[in-house]
Amino acid sequence: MSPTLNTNLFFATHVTRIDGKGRVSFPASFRTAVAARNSQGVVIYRSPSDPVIEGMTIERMQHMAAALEKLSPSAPERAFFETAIFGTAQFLPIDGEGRCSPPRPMLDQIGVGAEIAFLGRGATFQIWEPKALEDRHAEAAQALKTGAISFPTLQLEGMV
Amino acid sequence: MSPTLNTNLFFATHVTRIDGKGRVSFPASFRTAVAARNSQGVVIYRSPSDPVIEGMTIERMQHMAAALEKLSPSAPERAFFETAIFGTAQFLPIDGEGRCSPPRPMLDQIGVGAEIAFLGRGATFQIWEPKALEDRHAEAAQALKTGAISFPTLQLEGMV
DNA sequence: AGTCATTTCCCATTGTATCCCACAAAATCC
DNA sequence: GGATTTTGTGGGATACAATGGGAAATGACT
Repeated sequence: MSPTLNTNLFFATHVTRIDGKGRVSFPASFRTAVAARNSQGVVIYRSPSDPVIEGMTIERMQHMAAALEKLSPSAPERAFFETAIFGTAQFLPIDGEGRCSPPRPMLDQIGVGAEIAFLGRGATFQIWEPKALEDRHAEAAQALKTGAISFPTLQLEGMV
Repeated sequence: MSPTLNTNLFFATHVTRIDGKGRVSFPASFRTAVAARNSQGVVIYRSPSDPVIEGMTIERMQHMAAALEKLSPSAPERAFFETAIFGTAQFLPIDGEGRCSPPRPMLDQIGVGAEIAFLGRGATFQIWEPKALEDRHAEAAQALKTGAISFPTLQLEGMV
C-alpha cells in the first residue's frame, strides 16, 4: 500500500456559498473520506437535538441499522431512532464536479440561507448555518474556560 | 536500512521563515518521525485552550477517533472534542522538499506572521508564534523556581 | 401529447495550491 | 580539508478546487 495520503475521517470546517441552483461544493477533504468508502454520496438527516444536519457515509449508516436490529423491536430507543433518524434520512449524491444539493426544506429547518458550513467531526460531519456554528464554538470555548466541560481522557491503546 | 538514526518522537524546537507562498520547511527531525509511520503528512488542529496549533501523526489521530467512538454519543466531552478538535483539524501534507503549508487562517489565529516555531513534545508537536513560545518558556521556568510546578515522578517499568 | 419547472450533466473560468527543477548554505563524511 | 549529502529556500509550470452557466434529461401538470 502506498503511504497514507489522507484520512478517511471528516476534518475541518468549510464555509461555502450555495449557488442559484442550490448546488454546494462538497468539501474536497470530505470527498476523499467518501471516496475511500467507494461511494459517490453520503447520508444526511436532521439532528433531533441541534439545529444542524448530520451526515455520514452510507457504510456507517448501514452499520447503525445493523446495530439497531439487535435491539428489541419494542425498545423505545429503537423507535426513537427509527423515527427521528431514518425518518428524515436522505441519500445525498455527489456529482462529477464534487458538488451536492442538500434539499431546500431541510436547509430551511436549520436556518441556512446563501451560505453553508460543513463541520468535520471524525466519523461524521454536520451542516450548520455559519453564524450558528460560530456561536456554538464560542459557547464551547467558554464552557472549557469555566470548567463546565473538559477534555475526555482517551485510551490510546499501544500508542507511543 | 541503517541503524536507527532518529526516533519516531517529535523533539526540539525549530524556528523558520514562511515564504511568499505560505510554505514552511517542516523540521527535518520531525520528518523522520513522520516517515517512520509510513506517512507523508500530519494532522494539525487549533488548541481550544492555548494560542497554539497542535500536531500529531495521522495514525495517532485515528486512534483518538477510535477511542472517542467508545464514549456515549451523548457525552458532552465527546461532542466538544468532535466539534473543537475534528472541526478544526486539517491534514497537513509534506511535499517532496519537506515543506508544508499551514493554512493562513489558522496561523492568524495564533498570531504567526513571517516566522513560525515548531515545538517537539514527544508524541505530538506544537506550532507557536516564536515570541509567544519564548514567553511561555520564561513562565514555566519561573513556576518551577517558585515551586508552583515540579517534575512529575514517572514509573519506568523494567528500564535500566 | 405539449408546456413548464426542476434537476442533472457537461464545459468554461478563476484563483489557489501543488509539483518540479534549481541552487546556496550547512552539516557530514572520508 | 575537500567532497558529498542534507537542509532550507526560491520560482515557473501545472493541477485542482470552487464557482458559473448552457444544454440535455426528467418529471409534473394541464
